[in-house]
Amino acid sequence: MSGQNVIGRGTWIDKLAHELVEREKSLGRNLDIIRVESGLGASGIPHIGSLGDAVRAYGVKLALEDMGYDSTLIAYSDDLDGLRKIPEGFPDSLQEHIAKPVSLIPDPFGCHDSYGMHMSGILLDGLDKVGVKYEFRRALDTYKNGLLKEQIHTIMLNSSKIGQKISDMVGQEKYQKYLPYFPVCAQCDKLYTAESIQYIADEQKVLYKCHDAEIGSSIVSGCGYDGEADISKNLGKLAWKVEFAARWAAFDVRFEAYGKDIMDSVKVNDWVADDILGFAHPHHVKYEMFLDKGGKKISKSLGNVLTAQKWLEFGTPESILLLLYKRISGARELGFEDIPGLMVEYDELEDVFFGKVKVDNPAKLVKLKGLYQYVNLLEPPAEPHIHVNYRLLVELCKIFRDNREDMVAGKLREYGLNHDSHIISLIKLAGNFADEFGKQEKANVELDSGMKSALRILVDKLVTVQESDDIQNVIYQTAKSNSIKPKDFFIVLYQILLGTTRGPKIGPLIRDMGSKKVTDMISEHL
RNA sequence: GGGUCUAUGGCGCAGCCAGGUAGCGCACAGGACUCUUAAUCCUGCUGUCAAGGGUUCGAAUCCCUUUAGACCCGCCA
Repeated sequence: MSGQNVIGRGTWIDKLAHELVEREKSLGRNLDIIRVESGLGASGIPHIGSLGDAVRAYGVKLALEDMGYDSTLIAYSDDLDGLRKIPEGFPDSLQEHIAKPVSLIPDPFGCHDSYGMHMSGILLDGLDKVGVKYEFRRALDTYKNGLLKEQIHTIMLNSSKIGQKISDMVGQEKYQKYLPYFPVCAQCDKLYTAESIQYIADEQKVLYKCHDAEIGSSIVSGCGYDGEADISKNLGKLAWKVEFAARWAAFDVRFEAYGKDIMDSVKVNDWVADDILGFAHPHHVKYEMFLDKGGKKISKSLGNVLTAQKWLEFGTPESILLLLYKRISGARELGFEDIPGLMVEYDELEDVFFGKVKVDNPAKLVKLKGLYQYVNLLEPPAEPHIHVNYRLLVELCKIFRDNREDMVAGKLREYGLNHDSHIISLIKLAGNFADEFGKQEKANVELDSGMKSALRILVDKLVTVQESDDIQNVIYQTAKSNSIKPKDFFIVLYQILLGTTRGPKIGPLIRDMGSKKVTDMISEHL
């Protein structure tokens, strides 16, 4: 590995940006500005995978800038997408809006101008929170302003050729029969009920008829309207199989990552861009979807969605960025329980970056340092933070629920760790994690008579001691003098106090919890 | 039917994408710290890195074949 050249900062992001630039050079395209794009769904609740698409594209933008090029990330919200299913937790009143573009549906929560913007807003907020900068664009404006009209026109003229090619490439037959353009019915606002009948090239209009259509397993009724859609200003949208290509050409997009679920669409769009629109398709990278812990695809329309907002209750923005930048390939099952590991891993990376931990392999050192820099969006801090193991914080937070910040901070001081505002914020995150996932069931503690009498004696004795060492000794002595194995006695105490069979050293623990509270808890079991 | 990914100590996984002594977390066992038990430190665990072949001085890592599992596409966007 020694004699090899390291590209950029040694990460997959650098490699990708490098490939992209090499390709652009061989195509002979202008490199004054290199646009990268990320598409945001606007019909379902945006989960961490949707965020990942944009975050990774942003990483490529950073790498391009690092190489000396100008670059922009376009965050494109597909908000003419039709509502097909009401997400869990959303009101049933949305039923009447099924099949309408999400940007024409009122926001059921009243905080955005439409349902679509509400959804996009959640994602954009997530991007803001992790520090990603982007240029926002949306389908509604794109079509209303006719930004794709040239591409739509060309696609419509070639629709039969495209339909045949789609059939050849991916086996989907429908576009041999239908035009790849879905008008929004001017009378009822519905998208999938309006069927394109004919394209009138001279007028650049699509004739359509609104009729009943099947969406998923249910029938959505059309209104019977016969209309015409002007592709330069009326609402409607291209089918996915051709829409990306139109957008790439119109916006001059040079890079877009995609999830493997839309692999076929990308393949077709690349061909459309190259062969129909005469625009060399963007460079791509494919990534695996995040799956939930059961190995199922995280569905955007289901309720238990792993959003950036929820993640940030438990982990830092860096923990999300680390997740998304550490690698791109490989299927991954993801859950909130991965947060502690990522929190710890970030600290380890920081140690590597600041030279506190040695890495033998020089190439790996470069790569790890590079990863750390990307996780900090290429603006790493000048000084490392004080590190406290997140898992330890979670354990401490499980024990201390009242007055948590002070109690945990005090505990850290005992361990000889200074703390600062950063640590305080970590305690909050770890505390949220402990509250959400660290629920300890009140174990049914079975006590025989010998154990009970020993506990009674202990309760009486505990009142008389203050120091943690004394408490520790009292417990030990009480066990011994009652012919109980200290091991068993301690286990019982941990079960009563923490619901576990083990825990922190019990003397200091009891002192910290307060002997009165402890004796009360013990007494409940007697 | 088409495609992608995954396969590494008991369990969960990292390392692979730019080859160089096989690692982490958890679990378990033992030990050090005074007898207990958090933290910390040490040791161990049955790892032929799915199987076979190839390239190489050298392969968990690159290439090919095979097997098993998962997911995606073949509604729609």
